[in-house]
Amino acid sequence: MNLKELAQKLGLSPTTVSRALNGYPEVNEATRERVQAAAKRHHYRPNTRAIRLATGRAMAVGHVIPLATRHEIVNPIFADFIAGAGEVYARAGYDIVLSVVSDEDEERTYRDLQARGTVDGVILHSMRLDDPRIPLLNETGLPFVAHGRSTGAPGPYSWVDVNNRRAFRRATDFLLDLGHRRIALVNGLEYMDFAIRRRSGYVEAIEARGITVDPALMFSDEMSETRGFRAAQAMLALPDAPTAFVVSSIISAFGVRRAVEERGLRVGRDVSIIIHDDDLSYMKNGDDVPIFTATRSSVREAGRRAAAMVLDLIADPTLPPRESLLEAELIIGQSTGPAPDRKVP
Amino acid sequence: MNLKELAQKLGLSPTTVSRALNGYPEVNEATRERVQAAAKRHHYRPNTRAIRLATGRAMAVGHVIPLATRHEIVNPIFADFIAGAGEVYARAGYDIVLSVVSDEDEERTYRDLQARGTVDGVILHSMRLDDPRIPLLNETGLPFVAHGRSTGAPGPYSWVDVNNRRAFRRATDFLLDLGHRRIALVNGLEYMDFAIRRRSGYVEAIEARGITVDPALMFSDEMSETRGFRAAQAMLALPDAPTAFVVSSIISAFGVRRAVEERGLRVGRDVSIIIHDDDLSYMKNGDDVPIFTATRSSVREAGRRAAAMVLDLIADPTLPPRESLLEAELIIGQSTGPAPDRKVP
DNA sequence: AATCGCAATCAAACCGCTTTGGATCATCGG
DNA sequence: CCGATGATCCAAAGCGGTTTGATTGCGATT
Repeated sequence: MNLKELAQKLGLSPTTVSRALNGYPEVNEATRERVQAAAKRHHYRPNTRAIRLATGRAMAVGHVIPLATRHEIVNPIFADFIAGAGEVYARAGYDIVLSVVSDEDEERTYRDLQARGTVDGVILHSMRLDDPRIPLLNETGLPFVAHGRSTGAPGPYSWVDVNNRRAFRRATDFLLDLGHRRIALVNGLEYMDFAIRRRSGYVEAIEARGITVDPALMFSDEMSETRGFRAAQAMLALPDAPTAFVVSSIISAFGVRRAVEERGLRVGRDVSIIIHDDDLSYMKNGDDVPIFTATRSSVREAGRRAAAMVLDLIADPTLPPRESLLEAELIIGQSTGPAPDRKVP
Repeated sequence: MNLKELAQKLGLSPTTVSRALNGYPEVNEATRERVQAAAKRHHYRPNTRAIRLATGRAMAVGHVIPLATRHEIVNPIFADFIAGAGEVYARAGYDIVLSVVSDEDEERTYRDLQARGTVDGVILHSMRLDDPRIPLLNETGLPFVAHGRSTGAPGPYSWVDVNNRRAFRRATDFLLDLGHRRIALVNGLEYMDFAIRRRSGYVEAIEARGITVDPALMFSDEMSETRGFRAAQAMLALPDAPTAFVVSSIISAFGVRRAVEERGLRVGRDVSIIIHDDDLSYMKNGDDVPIFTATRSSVREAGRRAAAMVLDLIADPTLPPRESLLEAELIIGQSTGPAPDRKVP
């Protein structure tokens, strides 16, 4: 059942039927009701492909999932981010178009997405330092919002991000206040922008206390259980082992915990662990009692904000770039406690 | 730059240009090259919206992510499944259209997707028992492939699945062979089809040895660290505590391990753990040495197969339903060992 | 009575491509 | 020399909506 057939059945022109269904004022209320009733009765659903061609809008937002060819990892926060964004898109009648792209042909993908009119805007994931996608998209004029920022990227752009620096500053301060002096950082890969910011928050806190940061206590790699385990294992074997860990991901933290326990130490008593928690639905930091003390910020909420932002930009592309900085909350769990050697007064 | 403009520039008709670019034979080779050169020079990209309307195909496959309203969990395997499927779609020029849908309005979503022509086919995720989506999609005629099966669903349908029953039968047998007699099952929610099959493999193995299954050793819930921890904690406190665990997910297994270690027991020596490993990129079961002994089956590979299947069905919808059963491989790690009480000879 | 304004409806153009059904012209066999 | 055959190319009709620019009645205004 298409528009023309429905119009015929009603003895009306396609024009009127279209207008009746789309809420235009120039149609008699009685007629509108008649049309709506008939549409429902015949299960009329306007063809999206036709609407898109006629209106020149794709009614879709692109999400490009960069698949780092180096380590073939899909960002685990992606699913929850999309869940958040999806809520917003659904309300606005927008679809999500996903492209999984190995990072080499990202540029072509974005160019195609725009030139072929597949999407009206895009969300950038996994922001890196000096991310080349920002100038690229600014040049093409396709509306976009970055999830995360990119240190060094030229010019303004819209983004949604957690205040990673402040979160890690707080986390580290929290440990320092507990008397810890040897604090390790188990971070993500440092070509990722968030990792840099986290490190700077960590360094800032340490140096503010007049302590010299020890490169031996800073680790940066994929955030997997095994890498977390190995890093912590090595650090705990040092003559001057850390008494606390600041960890970028709950997954690596599981590995850190394993290393701690393997040495016969107890988390929260002998060694403290504080993590950053993206509040992923399938990777909850405990249900009621948190497993780890954490700086928490919902990635799903970030998805909602980014989606709302990109829809605004699509509606009015002349809008100036917008920014949204989420503050993480500090959740106290049982993985942290006073430094073992010198107790807090 | 659109077709008409490009044709004009070349002094040709749109017809010829279209044919030249799409490889039709009725165009002079010299002309074709001229056209292709011009298309490249002017960065001509055919408008997808127009192609879709003209051809009547959406060139897209729908993936509906059911968001269980009860516990708001996004399936963590989703990202890797999509990464696999994406490879196949990209080669075929298909897009992925994602819908995040709370399970109540799933039906409307599928109906819409088809009637509005947004997609040419769909992949079903998170298969449940008696899944209503199967009769629904069979009725509408929209090509689809299920990731997982649905016990009790009427009629044939195409699917890709791991042999969950056999994997868990093998895992349990492996533990039995090591002398374990009190073996616990930490399973996923049992309205999910995979969980039922896993349990039946587990039960089958136990009963085949003439052992009575103990309901106190069977647990079924969300597969989170905390739930795994609690379940294992409770079981280990039993007078006749299990010496081994079969766990449905690496995430819950981290919790099980924590419970074991918390009791001062050692994994692989005092208590054995064997898991099912979906080989998720961000949740690797160790890099070289596996953390857990596991039945492993790549969810990314499942994605590739499902995608190839749905594209075949789209190309020829009269094709009979196809089935693809993946066998899990048994990976021996260090989390399993002989039963502590009675050693294997 | 002629004119005007307004509400309601419609015909047709258009979005940018594909595809059907010719048209044109050179070549070939008889 | 002529119709048949191919090789090329083109005009125009879709695809299924939206949107522009009329058209039609009819009561109100002058």
